[in-house]
Amino acid sequence: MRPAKISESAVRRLSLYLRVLDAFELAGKTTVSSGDLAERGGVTPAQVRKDLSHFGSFGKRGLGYPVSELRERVTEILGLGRRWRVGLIGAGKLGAALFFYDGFRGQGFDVVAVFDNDPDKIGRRWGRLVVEDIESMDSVMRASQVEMGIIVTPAVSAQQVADRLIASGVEAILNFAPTRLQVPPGITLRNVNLEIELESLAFALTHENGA
Amino acid sequence: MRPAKISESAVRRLSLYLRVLDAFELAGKTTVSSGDLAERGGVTPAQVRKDLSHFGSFGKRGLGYPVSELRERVTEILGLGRRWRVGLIGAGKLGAALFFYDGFRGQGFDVVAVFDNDPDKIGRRWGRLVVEDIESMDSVMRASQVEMGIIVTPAVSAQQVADRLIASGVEAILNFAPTRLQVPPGITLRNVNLEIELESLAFALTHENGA
DNA sequence: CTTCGCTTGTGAAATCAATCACAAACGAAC
DNA sequence: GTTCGTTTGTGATTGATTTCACAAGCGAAG
Repeated sequence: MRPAKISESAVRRLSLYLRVLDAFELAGKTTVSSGDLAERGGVTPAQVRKDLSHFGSFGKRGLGYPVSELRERVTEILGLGRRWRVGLIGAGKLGAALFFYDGFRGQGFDVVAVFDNDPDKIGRRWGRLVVEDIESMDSVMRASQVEMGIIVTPAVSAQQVADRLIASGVEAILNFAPTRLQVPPGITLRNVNLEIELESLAFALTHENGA
Repeated sequence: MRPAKISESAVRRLSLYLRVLDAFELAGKTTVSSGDLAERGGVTPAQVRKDLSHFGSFGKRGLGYPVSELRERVTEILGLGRRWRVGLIGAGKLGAALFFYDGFRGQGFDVVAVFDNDPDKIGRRWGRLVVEDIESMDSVMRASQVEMGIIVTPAVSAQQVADRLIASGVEAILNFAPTRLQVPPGITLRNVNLEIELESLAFALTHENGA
């Protein structure tokens, strides 16, 4: 089943359910109800059922969902039934933190290339990889068949890097630079902006008069 | 003006407008229209006007908004007219990346304490600070009057750290650990989950049939 | 002082997302 | 094989957010 339009927030909840399912499977449970999933995921049971129903009927009335099978189905739905080849642009501190973070590999994401424009960083060994010159990005990205790009550069370089990524055939970009990137239709872009997160906290603390 | 309820997404857009205003001010523009802001921010002009109108009437019909003044007003609205004292829990690679990132200080956020539970890390000098033992968190946090906490620990420790933060009087938490934290009402929590971001990209790439 | 082009501010309308509520379906019990 | 307690799947409803559309206001021009 491939529904017309799934909201971004629904997809994010699927990721959430997947983690809860992992925990349940580890705990040896064989079936879960939408209520179980909802409680652990911090949403309502109806929301869980609605989210899942967009992709098919995975549960049994009166019983709930089979943990193992539902986990497989959600994995498949999210596109995690395969491994993804990721390129990292920016070999600074944040880039290093992401590169050495184990969680990505566990979820099926392999960083297969790292780039920077700083001569001091180019050539350094990072695990199995060597930091490459950003000038060789296009050829290396194509050779390594990179499908996703993670931008961890300063804001000023981010748009240029995005353009080059797209020119190299990358169709999905995760941008950590605090700037709004312009990308053509068909390219998927997600932004993680740490300043905005903190500012949102500042707003909440400043306006929590009614609490 | 302090409106009843502003949506989380509207607040995030205000952060966005603030950055666009910075750029316009730097470029020497003295007034901007909602259309200008919208174009640079990737939203619609009506959205810009609606967002701003929740907090007052800052523009002049026929002219637009005065850049400098609007920037000040939005700064004030977001609670950025002062500095915020932030505590960082977790002195790993990601913690270091955040600590040494200049963007926070520029926006008014000062990391005034860093904690870890690893004896190898405790006592190390980070810039002007020294990594402290997480056991001394409560007293140090209170002494430093920390108002926000950033959790950059492994998932298993995150809930415990959050509980201790809250016990220390912190009312706003930014959580990078890939787990859902339970917090009491009145505590503001924002999550940044890098795995979910990548999974959302995987989903988009997998289902981009209609593009 | 009147007209004109432009832009705001904002109710109304439309779109989108979350919740409700209930019929249908299931296994267990007897 | 019937009843019972439970839980799904989903149309209907409610709620939230975005977009529309236009009156009102502004400065400039003459």
